[in-house]
Amino acid sequence: MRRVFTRIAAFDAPALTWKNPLMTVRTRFAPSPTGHLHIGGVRTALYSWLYARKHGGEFVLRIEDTDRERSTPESINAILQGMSWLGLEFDEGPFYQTQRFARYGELIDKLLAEDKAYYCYCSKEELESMRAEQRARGEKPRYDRRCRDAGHKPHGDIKPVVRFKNPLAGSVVIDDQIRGHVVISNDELDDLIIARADGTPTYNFTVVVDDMDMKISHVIRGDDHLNNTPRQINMFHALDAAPPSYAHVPMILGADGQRLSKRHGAVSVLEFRDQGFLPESLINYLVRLGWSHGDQEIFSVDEMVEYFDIVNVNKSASTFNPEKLLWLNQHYIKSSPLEHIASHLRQYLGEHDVDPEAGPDPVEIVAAQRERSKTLVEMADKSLFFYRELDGYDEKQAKKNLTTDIAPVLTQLRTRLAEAATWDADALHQIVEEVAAAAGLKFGKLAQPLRVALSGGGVSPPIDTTLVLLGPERVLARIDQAPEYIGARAAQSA
RNA sequence: GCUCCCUUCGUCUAGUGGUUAGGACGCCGGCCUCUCACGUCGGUAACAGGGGUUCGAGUCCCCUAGGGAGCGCCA
Repeated sequence: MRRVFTRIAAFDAPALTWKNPLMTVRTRFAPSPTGHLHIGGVRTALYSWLYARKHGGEFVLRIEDTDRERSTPESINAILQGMSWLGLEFDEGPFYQTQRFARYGELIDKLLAEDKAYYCYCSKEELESMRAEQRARGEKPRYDRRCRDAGHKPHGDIKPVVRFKNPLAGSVVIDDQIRGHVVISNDELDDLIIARADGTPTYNFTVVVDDMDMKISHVIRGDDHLNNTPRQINMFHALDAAPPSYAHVPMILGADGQRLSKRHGAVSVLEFRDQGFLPESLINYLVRLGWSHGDQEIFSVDEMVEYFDIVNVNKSASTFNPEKLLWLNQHYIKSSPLEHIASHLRQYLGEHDVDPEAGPDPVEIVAAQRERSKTLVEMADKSLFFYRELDGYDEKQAKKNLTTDIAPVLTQLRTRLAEAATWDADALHQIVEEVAAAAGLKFGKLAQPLRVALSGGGVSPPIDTTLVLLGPERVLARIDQAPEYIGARAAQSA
């Protein structure tokens, strides 16, 4: 649901002051809807969310869609879905920057009127060649301010851009909650464009206006923005507002040390969901990536809220490790309430066109399979034989286990199972044991062929559990199939 | 190229001047066992390098190297 941001602009400092000693903590997640919801972004969202929750504050979702070329409704949807799946509920928003253009325009005019911004008529070509020359001289490319004092007014057909008058001297200090004291000289900063020729505002400006208007007290974001922060602080001052407190969290890298991206495999939240991960696994993994609380590895959401503190976040980038995420996922699959896992499993089973309500109860399946599944996709795949007719046998397993020697034993077993008084694990286990003993076989020598006959493969839950779950009808039918197969194969090789 | 940031086992991390440098994932081995797993016990493995400061440095300072980010009318 869209809610339009209508708050009247407020210029009082969002920082802690004598006027406002009980300032509420307000954090935000501000993704641009130009692709999937990346787990790097999710981690900053999680940290922001935790910070707000811990301090009894508010968490705001803002969609930064000023780039109309690249923003898509699908991406907005992916962000909303991802946040909801992870349980990162927001208290306000989503706000859309494209709905706030009037406000940005108002403040651009204000800065122009106060001589804190100016019109610039430099063409893109002109700027490009200027940068090329600077690079050639070994300098950092930046706008040389040739229009700064030209006193341009809008005229004629050529539309000018608007640039912010960055202070020429002095330096900007960021007391970053993670990075500490960072000082950047204004010499390094040029006059950035705040309004394009078509009048639309640019990112660095809209961020400042929104963080100001939305009274964001703590900006927690990726450290790829650390270099943007000094210009943003300058703009806060130009707008007579106090900047928020900043915390720049390090990037997440792929195994090759490069910034995590598509080519490293799954990077979007929804992909992890589709691959069978539980939201709590991903949250737990991400909270521990770059942060820790002693030796603790497993955190409930309540524990995260209690223990998490942004100042304890690491400064260095960390490498994404799929194995550890898998381990966490298995941990949660193994230890969460059966019904909780089952409710997730039903969806994955549904994707295989099986009706979970028609076969064994998914809750029972989870109980039987949870210790041998690292993902819900894996659990669903391994459990299909409970719901579907067998689609042939695994060649290797069948050749090894479904032999002419075992065929008569299976037939005897079938007879005994058909007469079973009760269909429970203990009784069935005993039957298998007795039939094996009568044939002079160890338990496993009968259990494994039976497993192949029942599941088609060499892996299943303990054989008695498998029998119980499958139920008498399917069990007897499948045991009947086995000698047929054995006979056919014997005939073929003869 | 310039500016900013980072650096403990392969990976995630603990560590705030005195530790046999701890835990976790992974990997290897034992036990358990009807398969696969689970579990359990044990093992492997790190302070990037070099200078200082100090009785003493993973911890403080400097330099070097390596890595990351930014330098758009993208966000």
